[in-house]
Amino acid sequence: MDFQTSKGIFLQIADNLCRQILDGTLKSGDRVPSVRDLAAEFEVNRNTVMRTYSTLEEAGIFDNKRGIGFFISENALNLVRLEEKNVFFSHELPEFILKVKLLGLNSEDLNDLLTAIHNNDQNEEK
Amino acid sequence: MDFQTSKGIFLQIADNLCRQILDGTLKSGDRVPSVRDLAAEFEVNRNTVMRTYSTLEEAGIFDNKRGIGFFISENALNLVRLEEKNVFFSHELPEFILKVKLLGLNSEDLNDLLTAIHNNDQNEEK
DNA sequence: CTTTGTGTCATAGATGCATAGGACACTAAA
DNA sequence: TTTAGTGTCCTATGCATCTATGACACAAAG
Repeated sequence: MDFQTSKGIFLQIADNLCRQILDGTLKSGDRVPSVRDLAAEFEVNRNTVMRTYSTLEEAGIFDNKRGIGFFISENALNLVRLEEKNVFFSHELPEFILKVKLLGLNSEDLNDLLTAIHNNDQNEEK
Repeated sequence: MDFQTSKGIFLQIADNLCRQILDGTLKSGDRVPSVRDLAAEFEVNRNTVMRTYSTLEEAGIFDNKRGIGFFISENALNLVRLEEKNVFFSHELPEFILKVKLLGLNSEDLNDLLTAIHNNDQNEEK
């Protein structure tokens, strides 16, 4: 995993895991890799992963069974969805719209985006 | 100005200034506030603003006249536009599309965005 | 020349993040 | 009971960022 310098590594790992919860890779009840294993895989320190897991546990997204491991909590998906939507509509979307205006981007520039939105529209009709 | 903890303050100030160049608030030849003044306004240290200005000077966006002040360079707008477009198409847009898919957002959710894109289309036809 | 405002540089301290590694407690399986 | 794997806590260190402050150099105006 490649990390940005501008943001804490433990937060980027949290984002990575939440993303996997969102796309269904990780489901409720699933056990996540041990602190040591994930630290080895990402080539970071145990304490860094520990901080990620503790943060997610505090947020109610992970359950913790001492001596056994960390697990995806019952309503992890709801919590992540809710949080992501909040961030999206309160920050990311307004910023994105502002940038589209500032850069003067048109339909052609944003063709892929419009396609993605259109596809979501069709999925909803089903 | 309110700062995020996740990103360096001197970079956030740079973003703020570049944004003003993009939207026309700051134009080529304009003098920017002195290091001390802007530090006072944003309630940060002089050195922090100094770092912002040095970074922007190194990027060719600011000109520096010792003993006088910093100024918006001749092709600052082009440089900022180019950089912002690069970041937009290589990182922000793909991330945004991915999130639209993950959250299953539809045309109704993104109404304001579509309106903004549509307006840019019309401006181009003129 | 003196003053004022500007950038510039240097030092020191505080904080947050990440690293390194040791030590211990808990749980399950052999 | 022993062993292996797990989480947990601790100290120490390094690094980047930001702060605080003093001192100095340059330029324009009086």
